[in-house]
Amino acid sequence: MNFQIHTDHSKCGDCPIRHRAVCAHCDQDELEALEEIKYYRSFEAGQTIIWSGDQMSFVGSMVSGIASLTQTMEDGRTQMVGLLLPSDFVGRPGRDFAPYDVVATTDIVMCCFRKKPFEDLMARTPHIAQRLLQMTLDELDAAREWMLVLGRKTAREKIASLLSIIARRDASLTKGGMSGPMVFDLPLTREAMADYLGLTLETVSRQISALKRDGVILLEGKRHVTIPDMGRLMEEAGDDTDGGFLV
Amino acid sequence: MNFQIHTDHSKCGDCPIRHRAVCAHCDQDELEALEEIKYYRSFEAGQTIIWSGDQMSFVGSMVSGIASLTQTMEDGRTQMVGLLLPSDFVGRPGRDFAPYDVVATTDIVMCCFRKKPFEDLMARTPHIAQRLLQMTLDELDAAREWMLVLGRKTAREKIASLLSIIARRDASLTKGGMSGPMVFDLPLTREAMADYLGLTLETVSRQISALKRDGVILLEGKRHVTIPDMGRLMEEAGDDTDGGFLV
DNA sequence: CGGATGCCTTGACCGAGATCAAGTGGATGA
DNA sequence: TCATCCACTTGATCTCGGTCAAGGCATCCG
Repeated sequence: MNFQIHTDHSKCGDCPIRHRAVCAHCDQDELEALEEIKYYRSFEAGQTIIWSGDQMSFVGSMVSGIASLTQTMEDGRTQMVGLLLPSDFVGRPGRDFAPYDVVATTDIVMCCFRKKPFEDLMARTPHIAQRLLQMTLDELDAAREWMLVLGRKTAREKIASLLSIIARRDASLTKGGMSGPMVFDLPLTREAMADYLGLTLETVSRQISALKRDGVILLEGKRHVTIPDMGRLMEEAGDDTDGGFLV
Repeated sequence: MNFQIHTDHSKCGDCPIRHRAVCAHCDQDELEALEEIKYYRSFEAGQTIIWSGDQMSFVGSMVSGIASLTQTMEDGRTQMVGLLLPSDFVGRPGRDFAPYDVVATTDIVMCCFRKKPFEDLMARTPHIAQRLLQMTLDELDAAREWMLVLGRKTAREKIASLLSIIARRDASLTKGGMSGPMVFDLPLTREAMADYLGLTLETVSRQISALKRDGVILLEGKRHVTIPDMGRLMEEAGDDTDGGFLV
């Protein structure tokens, strides 16, 4: 498994995920303690970062890029159970073996900590444990939201749900505006979307074509999406149009 | 909403969930602080304990009985997103509004704390926060396990998965043996099972009949289940037969 | 330049599970 | 005792999404 140690971003103060990651609540002292033990690793698109069942020797935060958590049955059926974005935490303090595969969807940079030193630090640093609890609760909410999508939504609603999540996330990470048309690139292949949504890639393709035909989305090439009317998309997703955006 | 204050179980030391709930890691002092602010509430089967969107004024632990977390779309489609069993934690410190309906499936007793005092206590008591983090991580794992079931399993596999989960949980709560035939009562109606599995109640009924016809399960009445061969059931569920039982 | 590969689209057909409908059996209550 | 109700079962039919198959289009590499 090839990886490199990066030396950029070496100051936590300059880190792009400083205020969203596990370290978000840390004060200067705590940040310095983290700086002591952290190191950067890069992975290329397609690489498996962690294999299900492997010993987990490190934990860390996504700095840039996208990775996915997936579960696979013996016969090959696979379900994505999480999408890891910048600032998301990878790994689980207090557990030795990885329950899922973690695969790099794009090129990735992670800020890593060897597990044991991190656990020790966490025991002494309530700010880290508190932040991790918050983040875990948010992930649990996201997982449960997704259970509704998987269990009860139609293929068209599933696609619309995924697009609206990506769009919202993109808006919150970059410019921040939710008004007016939203423009972004799909970070996932059709197959990855299918694995996320419990569909086949053919159905994903058909439903994207249908949403395009119906003017709900505009497509340039296969990945570049424009959403002229976010409210319309959310109706298609079967979500409340009104509900305040929590993310 | 009718409820009663119970005075039994008033000593935490005697509490049946003492070593599994949020208070599991507490020492004697901490337990006394909890005892100060706790109170018991009962709910009858069918009662809604918390409505989605409501202000959450309390958090608490399930002492006995079963409740479900459900999400509902405007058109009535509903998906269960969690099953609350004795020792499970209800509510979310740091959040004001309930994201899901919590409904009593059977008669229930909960050990409650008003949210604010509990949050204050948690800030001062790392043992509680640590335990809550552990429990939340476990729930996240369970939710992700369930995403595989919802997204990729067939109706028959879904039913087998649910039965094996209930059987395993029952074994871990009561006698503890996983060898030999397992016997238990289904705590859910066919409709609740359907809501859990993303199916219709007719399909649930048909698949249960099929598993019975094929000798995978034995049924006495509509709820009393005997599983002659747990390995067989797990094969039907599409799970690894070998994998160590984590729960 | 031409073949291979990866990602995507589209069509034809099929089947698992949803929908609609009727009926069973046990519990409750007048 | 009979009517009602509820949870459940079973059958007939329909439909959404899966499966199988072919082809398009960009990129890479010999």
